[in-house]
Amino acid sequence: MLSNTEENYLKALLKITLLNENEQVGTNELAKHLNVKPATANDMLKKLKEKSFVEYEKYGKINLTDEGKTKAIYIVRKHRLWETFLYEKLDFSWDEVHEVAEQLEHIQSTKLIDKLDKYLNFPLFDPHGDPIPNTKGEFLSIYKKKLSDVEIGQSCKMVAVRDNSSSFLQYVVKLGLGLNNQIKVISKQDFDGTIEIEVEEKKSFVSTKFAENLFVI
Amino acid sequence: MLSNTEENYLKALLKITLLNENEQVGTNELAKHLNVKPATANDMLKKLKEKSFVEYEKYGKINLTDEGKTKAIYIVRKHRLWETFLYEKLDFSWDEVHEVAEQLEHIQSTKLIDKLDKYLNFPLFDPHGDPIPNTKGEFLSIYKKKLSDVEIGQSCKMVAVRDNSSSFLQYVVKLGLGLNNQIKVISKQDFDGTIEIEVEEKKSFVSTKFAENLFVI
DNA sequence: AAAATTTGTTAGTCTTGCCTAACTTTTATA
DNA sequence: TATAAAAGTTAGGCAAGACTAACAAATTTT
Repeated sequence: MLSNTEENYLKALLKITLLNENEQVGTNELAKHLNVKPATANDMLKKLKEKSFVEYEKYGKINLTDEGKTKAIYIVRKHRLWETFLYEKLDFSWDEVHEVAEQLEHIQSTKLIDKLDKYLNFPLFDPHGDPIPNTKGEFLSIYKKKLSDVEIGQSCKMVAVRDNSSSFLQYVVKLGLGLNNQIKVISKQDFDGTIEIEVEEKKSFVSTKFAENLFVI
Repeated sequence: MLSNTEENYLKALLKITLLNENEQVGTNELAKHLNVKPATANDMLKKLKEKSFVEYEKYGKINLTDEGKTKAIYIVRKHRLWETFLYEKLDFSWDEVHEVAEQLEHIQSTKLIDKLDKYLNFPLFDPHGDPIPNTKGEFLSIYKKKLSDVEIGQSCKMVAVRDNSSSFLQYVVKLGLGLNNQIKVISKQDFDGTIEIEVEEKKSFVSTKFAENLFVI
């Protein structure tokens, strides 16, 4: 049985490895993700190695074992199902679901999650556009192009966000953006890379950082 | 902010004071309810006194303060709403809901609970027949007579259970009993108080202990 | 009322998960 | 390549929540 804290470490490790495809995961980065100090993360890595959820040697690379990855994906499954429930059934808004799901994802009951999945009609994506793993841990992986990769004059469709923080999502909403919205890239500034976009007749300027956090297709 | 553990202590204190109306709550009894040793319960009592959720002096009586009682009732509200959700929406059986609700009751989000309440149509009773407190902490208090109090030859209706353990509830189901069922008391044995009951044409014998855990009207 | 039993309390220890401070290894830079 | 910077590690401490063992107070029994 894993503690909530251990589960959070596994989830963070999965997230980091999936986000920075090729980059390697480090103690510092892991610690930053979890808002703890590197020393703390280091302690936990030893513990998770002991329990064989991660592979790693002193000063070496950190990798989830198959078992660790399975656990981590299951937590993601729970998180995204709860987000979907909050959004679809309880009428939570897009940017409110994450925080509560962070708590709900640690509830231990396979039966509960399977029944919730069924109740929601086996959804494939959560309210942020992220794929929901099935009982076997499989999930649809859509190719994620960032808004920042779109050429001037091209249009695209918003399919997901990279950052689930409330502050980011509220900004997204403020710009009139939402899942499946059509976005046209009007221009880019040479100076700082600011991008001018048009959404439903409305033009706005967004930063490169912002554009790197919006997935489109 | 209260920890899950602290919440469980408050809940246990409320439960004990409501069950044994006049009897006084003791360290030992509290410890037994929470599956900890008396010394542990004692430590926590000091802490809860410090935070002014309980009133008590060394070797003296233990009482929840108004604040403590409010907190405790709110946890009960959450617990019973979750049980109702599991039973009504997710198709859990009567005897499975308690365990999962024990975890769900600690999720911190007032918004979540209010929305859940609304989604369930503001239910007044949970699947075990226990009243669900409203946002103000008020709840319907129905007079609870025990099956063991029913006279020979009399009939009654089952309205709630005193013990939510899976083992007890499964036994209830096995006897063909459920909420709102009509129960007729056929006879009582002088020897050990065993009671013969009839439910939907079916006769069974139940122990005094069992009969003291079934509320009827 | 004294003795025995039950109930309640204190002191000291353990584990988990976090911290700081100091140190070591690796990587980047001059 | 030597040195500076960054990243990673270790040692020692702290708070929460549990435990055991020993002790104190209250209650029951004789």
